[in-house]
Amino acid sequence: MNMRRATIRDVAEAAGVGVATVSRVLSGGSASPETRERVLTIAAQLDYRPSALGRNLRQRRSGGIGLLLPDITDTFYGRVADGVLACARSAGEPVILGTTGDDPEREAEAIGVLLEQGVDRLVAIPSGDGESWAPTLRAGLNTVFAHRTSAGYDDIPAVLADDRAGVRTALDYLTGLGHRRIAYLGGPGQAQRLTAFRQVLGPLVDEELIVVARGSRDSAYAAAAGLFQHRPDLTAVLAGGNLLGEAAVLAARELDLRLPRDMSLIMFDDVPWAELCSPSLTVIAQPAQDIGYRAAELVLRGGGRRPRGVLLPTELIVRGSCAARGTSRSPR
Amino acid sequence: MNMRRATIRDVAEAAGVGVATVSRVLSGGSASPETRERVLTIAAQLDYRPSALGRNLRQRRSGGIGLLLPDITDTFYGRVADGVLACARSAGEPVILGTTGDDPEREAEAIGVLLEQGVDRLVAIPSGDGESWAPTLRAGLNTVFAHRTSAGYDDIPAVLADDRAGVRTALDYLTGLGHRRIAYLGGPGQAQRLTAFRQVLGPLVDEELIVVARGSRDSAYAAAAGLFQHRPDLTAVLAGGNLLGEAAVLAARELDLRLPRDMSLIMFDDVPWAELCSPSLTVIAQPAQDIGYRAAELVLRGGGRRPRGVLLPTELIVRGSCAARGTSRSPR
DNA sequence: CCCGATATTGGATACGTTTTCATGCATCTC
DNA sequence: GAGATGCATGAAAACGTATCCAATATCGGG
Repeated sequence: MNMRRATIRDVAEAAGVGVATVSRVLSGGSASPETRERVLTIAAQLDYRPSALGRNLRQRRSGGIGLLLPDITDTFYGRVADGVLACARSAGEPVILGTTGDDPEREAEAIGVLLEQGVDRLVAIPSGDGESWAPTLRAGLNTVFAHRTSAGYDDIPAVLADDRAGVRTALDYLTGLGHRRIAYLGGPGQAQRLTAFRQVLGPLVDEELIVVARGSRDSAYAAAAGLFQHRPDLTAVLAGGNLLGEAAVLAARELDLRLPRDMSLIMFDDVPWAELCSPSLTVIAQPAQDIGYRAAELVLRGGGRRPRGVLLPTELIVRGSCAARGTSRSPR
Repeated sequence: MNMRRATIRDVAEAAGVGVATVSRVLSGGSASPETRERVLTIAAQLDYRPSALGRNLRQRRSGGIGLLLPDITDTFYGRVADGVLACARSAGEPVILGTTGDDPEREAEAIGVLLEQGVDRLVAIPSGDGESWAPTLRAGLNTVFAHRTSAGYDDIPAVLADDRAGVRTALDYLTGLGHRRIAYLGGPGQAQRLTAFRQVLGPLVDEELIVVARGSRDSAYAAAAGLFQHRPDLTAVLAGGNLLGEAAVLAARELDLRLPRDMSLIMFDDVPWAELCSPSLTVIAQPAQDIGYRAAELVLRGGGRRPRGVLLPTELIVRGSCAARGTSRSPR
């Protein structure tokens, strides 16, 4: 019952060496072959596992990487998290997860917890815009942004999907189908996509067809329904995330708009249910898991030369939710 | 730039008291009102945040709660995680997340990381059956199981949905609709549901209609497709999870079985896309978030009298994927 | 007025590790 | 052979905190 975990001291005594030597052997330092083997044998025998507590205090930083994202319930973020976890696991590092709900205040609070914990490496999908990240970075937190970046912090490496190209592809596809009145249904923190949307569409852009919801499902639904009712003349919608896409489908169904006859829909991010939906949804797939993995990789490499970031490709997956603007929409 | 974090020592000196006093004040120990106020003022002034590193080492345990689940990509587990996070956040505790992929080996590995980290409180959706948890518990890890339990560890508190009642409700509904050949499509770690299925169905049970997949999407799809092809006489399916339900819908569609005309389907767990599917899916909703929250609560309360666990109610949400066994199934 | 009880306080210690530094020893160079 | 060089090693010093313990101050009762 008195199974106290073996400490480095126990190992040292049992092996007849100093604790320093044990530490060196286990951290890959230099030691004579025979000493090394003896220490390793004894350590295995005692089932010794170095305590992260002691090490962390000594090094004044907790190993492990912090992960901050808006909502773990969202499949997309879930996949990003999965990527981070995969990378961290292969490095043997723990991951401390916090959610922000896209609220800068909650975000700051979560960062506080991480700092208190001594975490010095962070992968974050930032919600706060502008100033809110300054204190964090000043505190020496090694940060990598994922999926989106925060305005004014271009010196922080970021792993992003190529939103610009994704939007362009989607819009090219829609305009190629003859659509002219194309709406954008966006969420928080999508400045990148929004400006791309405006740029690509150029003179065709109609500001009234751009709606930005907050993070919640309700808000997304309200935005979609409002948009569809207010502008029944639109013929296509680009939804900037799976939550928005879901809302669009529900709102369309509620308003008795048939996809794709009455309205074409392209959704950002490929989620499993996109295929289950009927019609199945045409999407811009983003490599969510890769985003997480690469971000974790970047933050683990850490000290070295920081590349400015990574831009991962998106892919248009054509399914059944878009049609040519042939049949004029029923006037309801 | 030389912004070293203030330590308890700095606060003590600035306030003209001993470090012990500062520690006491901040942990709610006894102190004279004026000392208390002075210390608090100085602490706030220096923006002092006690280092978890020091505290953890001193107390030989990392605060924070470990969370182990099969797959953060699965919406259901995502919601459980969300519940845990919500509770942990209100307690100011960090959450260390690990995924097991329903693989006992990976699970053991993840537990190893947690132990090394000094984590002593764990919320887990266990994959390992039987023996694999023994070493963990012997190591003094304060554990609460969530969503399912591990065979032979009935003394570990568990927060579960009332699978038995859920299965009964679903089967009552299906048999009430006239179904007799009802299949069960299960996943790993669902012994509870499976035995309930057998028990409730009693003499009607047909072992050939019981199929258990492994955790992956592929495996689930294969199981569903195999089942549907092998036994075209079945008229209803109970899917023991949203992944299985997804697989069932896809396989049915692939085999040109129309829901609910050719086959009725009830899925465990209410996910957002259940409503988007067409037909929308009749489900047994489980309070995923509550499960996580309650489990975290339990593990945080910890030391006190351990209740044997919590059983949360499930709810049948009738949508459009079940029909009376009127029209005989088309023979294909 | 004295004594015991209680409340408040600060010094010291230990938690388990990594890392610096000095020491001893062997080998190498001239 | 003497000095220089290199390597393996262990003692010791942090890292920042919580807690034990003794010491002091305060108070009430006899």
